Amino acid sequence: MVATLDLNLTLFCPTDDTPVNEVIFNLDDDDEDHSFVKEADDPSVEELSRISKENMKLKESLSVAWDMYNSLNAQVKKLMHDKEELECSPKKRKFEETVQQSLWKMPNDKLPRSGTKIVYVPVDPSDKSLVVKDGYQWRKYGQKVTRDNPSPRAYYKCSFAPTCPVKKKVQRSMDDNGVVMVTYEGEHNHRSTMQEVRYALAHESEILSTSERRVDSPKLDEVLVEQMATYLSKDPNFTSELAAAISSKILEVETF
DNA sequence: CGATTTTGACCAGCGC
DNA sequence: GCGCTGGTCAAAATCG
Repeated sequence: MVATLDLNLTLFCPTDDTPVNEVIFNLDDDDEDHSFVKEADDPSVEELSRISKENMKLKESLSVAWDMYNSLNAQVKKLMHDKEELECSPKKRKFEETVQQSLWKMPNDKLPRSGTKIVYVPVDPSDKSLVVKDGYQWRKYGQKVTRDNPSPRAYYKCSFAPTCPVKKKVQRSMDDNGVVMVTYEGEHNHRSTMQEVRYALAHESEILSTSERRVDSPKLDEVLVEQMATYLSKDPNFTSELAAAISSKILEVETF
């Protein structure tokens, strides 16, 4: 599964005054005089030794980076799994039933327009912010206290506006302080961050199964890394732990 | 310094 | 026309 890179080949760069053919010949030919290798005071030998050590360090760094990538990959998959479980939870079903019931009782003229979706989301009652994590990025453009509810209503536009016309309103439920009512208007014309990550992960195995992975689809790696970075960098714990992990690994490599 | 949030002002629709 | 209400704008403040 690990994409191997032969760093020995790519990093070995002879100096301008050393013909390439000569260097390769001296390294490969066992029958000939090994003076090129044996001469300890030859600057080329020192250069080779230095590059070799550098090569080892780079391999180590690559290994560490790959381990971290796998670890992050596992965390993202776990989050996906948890989210799907939450979506199927009895609590969520109860909210959806409540919504259905309230819509059923609602007069026809007050029913939401087509393209409008109402979602009830459980939140921490002590948390006064009206932030609902739904996988999209939003820009708040207003807040009002409405007549029928003492809790303020927050107005958001999709961050991709005006390209994406979607708006949402977020207001704490009058009946249950642990629930916010989110009203979405319109349809997104782009993927959410979570959908981007899910897409990349769903196609990752196909790509990884081919030996020409990096040649065939370099863009997929870019999308995966970019989306994972965007998604995970939102978590302050993740960024601090990542920084700590990288710094400790760098120290390990330096003492190698 | 750019992006985002806050918040008072403003506007449109509706009922009286 | 006037007042009420929900929705939006935009300048100032705040954040990273």
